Amino acid sequence: MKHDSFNESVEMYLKTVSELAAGDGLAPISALAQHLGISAVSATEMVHRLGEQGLVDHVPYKGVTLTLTGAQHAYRVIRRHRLWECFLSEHLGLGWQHVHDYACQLEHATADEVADAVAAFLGQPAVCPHGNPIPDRNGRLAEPDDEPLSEWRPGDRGSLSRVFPESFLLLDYLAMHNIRPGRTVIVTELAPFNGPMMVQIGGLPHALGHEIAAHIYGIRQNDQPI
Amino acid sequence: MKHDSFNESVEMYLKTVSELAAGDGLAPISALAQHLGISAVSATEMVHRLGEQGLVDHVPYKGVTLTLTGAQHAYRVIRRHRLWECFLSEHLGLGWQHVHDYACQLEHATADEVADAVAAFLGQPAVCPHGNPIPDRNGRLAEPDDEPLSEWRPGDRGSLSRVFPESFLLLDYLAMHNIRPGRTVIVTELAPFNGPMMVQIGGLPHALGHEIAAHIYGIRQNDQPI
DNA sequence: TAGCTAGTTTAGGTAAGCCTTAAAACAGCG
DNA sequence: CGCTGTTTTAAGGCTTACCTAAACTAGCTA
Repeated sequence: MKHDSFNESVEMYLKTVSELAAGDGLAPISALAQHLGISAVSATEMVHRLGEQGLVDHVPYKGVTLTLTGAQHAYRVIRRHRLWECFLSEHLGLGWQHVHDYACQLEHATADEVADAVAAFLGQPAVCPHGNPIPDRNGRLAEPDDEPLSEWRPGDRGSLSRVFPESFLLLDYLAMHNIRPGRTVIVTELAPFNGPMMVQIGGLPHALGHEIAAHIYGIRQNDQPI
Repeated sequence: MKHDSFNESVEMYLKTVSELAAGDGLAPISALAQHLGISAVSATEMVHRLGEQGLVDHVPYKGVTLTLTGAQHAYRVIRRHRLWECFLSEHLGLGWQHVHDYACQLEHATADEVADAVAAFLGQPAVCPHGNPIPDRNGRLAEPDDEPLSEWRPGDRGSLSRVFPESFLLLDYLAMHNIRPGRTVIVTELAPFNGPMMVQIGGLPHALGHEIAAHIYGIRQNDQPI
């Protein structure tokens, strides 16, 4: 079977399925279409093509999962993406909130040899600047055991681990408020009626909407001293 | 008029016209087609489209030149290409003969901000690893005053300046023979009937075919001591 | 000066990936 | 069981960038 160097479009589909399926394991086509900014009909078409190529499995009316082959390709793309993010951020001094979009472009134009050389140059980093783990060259990914803040309860404390999934608007907002991996968090209050979650991050109070809280992950350490 | 971030195809055309027109100033469509690995018909079509967008001027049956706008875009692409070559070669330790192809992929996926940051990281290099000058961020390019070895005559001496245009096959051959910018050259003999050119490069004898000699440039310094 | 040849252009066609609109199939609910 | 909203199929189109085959032109050569 030829690897054939999948094109940008295919890589974006695989990467997006991987992201959407991270939690429940099944990515609805509608979500896929929305994420990629295309119509649901087009997404369905493409999913069929990917299915024929053995990259995804489609359960009608339920969603899409990656096959083993598909997952390997997705992780290769994600690896390149996160390695470039490290490089752009640490060595080129580009803004934490901007490197995601730059890496999105570079990830499709990077040969495996280049990705490996970047990894070596960076000292085989384990996570990207936004805290997400970097797959190894064989496509293996260490799943972190953190939880989105949206599942934390008042009194819970710990430290921020990652932002996922990443998007410029979210990252820019977080950068502006100095919220990033490594910061300590304490959940102080959960407003009723689906209101915002009140937290202290790095000692400063913040009100996080539900959507945002679901995209910020942290490791709970309630037994630790304050 | 929108800049619209030209796509890969357009960028390849502009870059190739720039290369082919480097000497005579007019790139024949057939040469363009051959270089890009497409049919002459397709090249003609595309040249029309580029002409409508004001990127090239086409003189029928003669060839193509870049307009001012077209040249600026071409140089932006070339700048990214050569900056990546520097980075890949100097910092990632990838082979001199391989970085050209890797850079060909990256050049189309690099935002100007990233290119500028790479340039700063590298210390604003003046030339790529193959000796070709790097345009500045405004698209200005210092034209070197060297000549292809094919125009040298027996007795001429000097130093190699660059390989142009670049291609993997040529670079690989040169790498294998330790021929690269900076080496000293002396033309010892010009075989008759369009035969090879006999030279000494870095003290070692080489026989260069006409094609190859036309792609290696050097600066003649006949007044210098041996 | 007609004719040859290399280079160019026109005409007609393909494939990938996207689109819209409309109709059919289904899941999950009361 | 039937309703409602989501998902999928069907049909027809668009754009980009490529193709082949055939017609045409420029400029040289006989």
